Amino acid sequence: MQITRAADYAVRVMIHLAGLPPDTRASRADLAKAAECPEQFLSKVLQSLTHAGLVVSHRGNTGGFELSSAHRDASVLEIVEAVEGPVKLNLCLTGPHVCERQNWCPAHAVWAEAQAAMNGVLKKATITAMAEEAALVRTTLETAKWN
Amino acid sequence: MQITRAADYAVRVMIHLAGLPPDTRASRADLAKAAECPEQFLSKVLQSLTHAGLVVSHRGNTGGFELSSAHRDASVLEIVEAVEGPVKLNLCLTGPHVCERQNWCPAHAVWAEAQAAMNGVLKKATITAMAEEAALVRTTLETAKWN
DNA sequence: ACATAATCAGATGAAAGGCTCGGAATATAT
DNA sequence: ATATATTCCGAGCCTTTCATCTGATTATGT
Repeated sequence: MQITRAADYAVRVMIHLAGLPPDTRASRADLAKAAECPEQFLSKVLQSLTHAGLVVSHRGNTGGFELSSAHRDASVLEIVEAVEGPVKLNLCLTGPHVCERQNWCPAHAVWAEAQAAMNGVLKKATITAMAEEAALVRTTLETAKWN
Repeated sequence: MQITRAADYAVRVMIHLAGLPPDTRASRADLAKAAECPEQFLSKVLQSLTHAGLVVSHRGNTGGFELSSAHRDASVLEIVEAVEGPVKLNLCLTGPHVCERQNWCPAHAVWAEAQAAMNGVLKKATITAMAEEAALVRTTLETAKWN
């Protein structure tokens, strides 16, 4: 049970984009460097993000990716679901009639509660907050270097 | 990101065993029926559980599996980890020096917190409590049938 | 001794994960 | 207007993991 590499990279990229000044485009190469991940693989991840409307892509010479103004404060949960699809901790959480035991199986409620607890955390974490935090830590580390 | 089928079955089996009177053995066939899962596949799952010490196995004519008295009130988390190994929501949560970004990346804390939230729920859920709950629901459903 | 039941190593098919490559789109310079 | 450099798009490949089964082996009660 683990987040996919793609989702991890997606979150990294979104945080990076949120730290850039508005209306700034970043190329795939820049983003790959920032996220420390294989550049080509990022293509697929960025496509998922554009399809979900979280980022806007521009082709051509001055192209690149920028944060969608509508989703400037997206949550980690949104990003993960954009890449991996809806979160379901267990198969029995997929739909109403997938698991016949739903009526009486006590495990069902536990999985649901566990997923809710996790989603709560991921929903609260917004990329703007995280970008600010990252900027703060960066300057602190820089200052430490000077002494 | 999903629990494996094996872990799901393991939890089902453990709840079933916890609902049986103490010192009762159940054969693989019985457990497979109770958990509604392929019997042969259960072998592998039950082996994981015995290796982890959660259940005790007996071979031969009157053999079968029973709950280890030491782990009578095991949690769902214990069961999942017995089957899948330690839970790590993201690769960067594996060890101290796996991810170079740990010092500054704000996502790291989010993954850790999300995992902690989930683990908290799974740790609180004990099989004895769930077995009682299942028994209760069962009798309620039976009673409903009579009216 | 025999029937029964767990154990273990390994095979298999399907699916998912991680990654690559050729091609289409677009801005800019000539 | 056309060439060209730059950039994203989307189909496809390879590897690993998952879920399941097979079959031979070992242990145990009657």
